[in-house]
Amino acid sequence: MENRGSAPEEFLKPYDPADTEPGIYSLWEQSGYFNPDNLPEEHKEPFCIIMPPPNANGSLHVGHALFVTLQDLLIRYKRMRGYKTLWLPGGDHAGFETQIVFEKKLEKEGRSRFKMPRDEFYKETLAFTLENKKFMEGQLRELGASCDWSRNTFTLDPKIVSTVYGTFKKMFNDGLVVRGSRPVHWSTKYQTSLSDLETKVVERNDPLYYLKYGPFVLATVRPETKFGDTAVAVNPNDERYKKWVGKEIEFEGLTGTVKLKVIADEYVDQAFGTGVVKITPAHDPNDFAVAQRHGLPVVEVIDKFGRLNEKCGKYAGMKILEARAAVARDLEEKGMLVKVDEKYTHNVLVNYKSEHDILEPRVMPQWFVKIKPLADMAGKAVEDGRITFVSEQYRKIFFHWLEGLRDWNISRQIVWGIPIPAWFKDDEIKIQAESPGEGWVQDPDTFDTWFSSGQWPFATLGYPDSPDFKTYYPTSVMETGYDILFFWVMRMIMLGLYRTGEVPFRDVFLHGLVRDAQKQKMSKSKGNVINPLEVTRVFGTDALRMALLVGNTPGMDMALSEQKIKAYKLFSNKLWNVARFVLENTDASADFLKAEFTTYDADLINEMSYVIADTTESIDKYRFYLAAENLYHFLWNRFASEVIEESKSILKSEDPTERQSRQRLLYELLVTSLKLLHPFMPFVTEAIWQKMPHKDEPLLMVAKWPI
RNA sequence: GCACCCUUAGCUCAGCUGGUUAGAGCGUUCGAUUCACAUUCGAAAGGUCUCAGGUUCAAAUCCUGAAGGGUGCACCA
Repeated sequence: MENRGSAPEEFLKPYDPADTEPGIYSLWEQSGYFNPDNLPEEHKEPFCIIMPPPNANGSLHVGHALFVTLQDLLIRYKRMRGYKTLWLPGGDHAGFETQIVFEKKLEKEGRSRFKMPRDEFYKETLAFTLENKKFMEGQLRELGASCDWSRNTFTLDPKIVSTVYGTFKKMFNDGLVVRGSRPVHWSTKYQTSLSDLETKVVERNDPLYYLKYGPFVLATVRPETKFGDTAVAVNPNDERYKKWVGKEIEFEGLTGTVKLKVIADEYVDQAFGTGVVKITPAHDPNDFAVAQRHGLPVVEVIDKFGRLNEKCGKYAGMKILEARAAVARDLEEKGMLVKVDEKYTHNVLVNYKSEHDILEPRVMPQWFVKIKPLADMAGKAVEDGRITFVSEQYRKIFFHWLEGLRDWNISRQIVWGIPIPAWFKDDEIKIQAESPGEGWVQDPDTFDTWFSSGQWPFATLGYPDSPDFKTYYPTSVMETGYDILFFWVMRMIMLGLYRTGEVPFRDVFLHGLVRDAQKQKMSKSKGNVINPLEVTRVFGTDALRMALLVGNTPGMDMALSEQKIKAYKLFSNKLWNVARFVLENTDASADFLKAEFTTYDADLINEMSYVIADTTESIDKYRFYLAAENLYHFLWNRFASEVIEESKSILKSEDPTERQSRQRLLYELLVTSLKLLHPFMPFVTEAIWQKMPHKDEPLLMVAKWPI
């Protein structure tokens, strides 16, 4: 058979992604176009996405693959449309979370951070983190991320730390960050306080003890905290107890005579238990609030290790649960335990990373961010449309969250993080990085990771003077998972507005969780985890990317299966073979590209223009699932199954006009398909592009979007 | 308790501002082919759009209510 075609040898084999992808990525990287400064002049209007910096404490999972896919799609699309595109990558030291991971590693080695000097622990964690970070950067490359590595930033870089310090100092001066002794969630396991967001509620069954307190009987789940009681409270409207209010009760307790004031407070529910509550301000946030209202003392009886302290007589040194049992037993012996409701269910706060770590409410000095003024600023920005949520539902969730926010505890008693630049001397506080001099003691605490990552967009861009900040801030889109909406997105809005006076980003695009084919959460214990780097090696990155895009509605969880990924590997191969067919049936000389279209072929070109318009509109509206599906459909069902099929006879036609028109049609359909598909499947499209004999641009990555 | 989301073919989901016989992918069944395709092509079956009201000439789509599922926030000893 005659073969006048220009198809290179490689096309004779099926598409091999594993063999092709690394070479294509280095082709892109070497071009320099990931860096917007190297893009041609006509790329003027900025488009910027700040990459959510992955936690540098493990390898990438499929959720990371999803964000890379979505953001890379946007960036590649905008780059082809002539924007000055910056996708700024980074890595997150991830304070508390990394410390947990690293401590587990130490545990396996039979070591413990509590037996290590602070410096040494920090150094080892840093080495561990940097190693992971480097590894992850390689993985981001494998996923095709066209981000600007020359601007790669780490959350502990001096530039970031100094910006964070600047914000902290400004907030301190403005009275937005305060030092105060307030109730916090204390992890006895990890020896640090946590913010409200870093907690999770679990339902537990615990006995409810009815105790005799002099003339009263009251109910409590925590008899072991009785040594910290500073009052007994009733509801002001409760007729049963009215005569006692303001008086003092006195009775023999376990460790001597107990004298408690009786107070009245609306907080007490008459219908619960006996309508009498013991008030233990140091170990219950509600009781603390009552104590504040009534000027009651705060008596701490549980220490930071979760043991009763010296104020508890013979119970001192016992762990909470042990003490509870002992106290209950002794009370029973003394006839002070009236009854026990064994089936009492209530909610307990635990560490969000570890259900077994029940958080102990403790009152201790910490740094708090006054949230109300910041929340108001953020609310206003969303209200007046300076920030748009791509999925409307998150706007509602955003406003719901803003109501009833409590101040944010930003100090952590952990080593791994950015040290808080505060110095103490007697009652004085100074905010600065270096010691103010003799006699000043530095705050040993570090910042909540989210306090620093909340400043990520303007910190990475070099607020306030860098050209990048001026060009790219406010950034265009914040794309991340809805699971960190409160942790991160909200904080970025608040802190960005506070520090720079402008929103950190215009559009918020939130993606959902990647679940397995049955919509079950992926987890190691279930064995249903899809490892992105494993599947890309078998099916190709493009196949994974398409699988993550099709059927994935913004803000909703999606189902992913290996079968689905495989289907898009076949699609990559389909595209590959379409290209092979076209190149085999067109000349190496460009003559046919000058041919006139027959009326029929002109109609097909017209049809293609609708595909272009649809794809463009879908991407602009963030409906990637739609664009991906339509392109798949067009390429396979229309281009391959119909146009190519009918071409087989047309190309054999005796009439050169008809033949050449068809050759030009095929070639142009292929060129346009490659361009449209590039943001979705960058590798295979670029690999084919590289084999195209006639092209207006050597790299598809910067070819002009057909519009 | 408060809020948000979901409920459309066996499965996973589209269906944007209400408008011809409700779509896609996968799966299933039947047939063909190895002539660009470590395959592909053609065809078929399959839906009371969760339920009950309402608005409308017209509702999967808008409104009200209910049921089921999911998620977030809050939380009383």
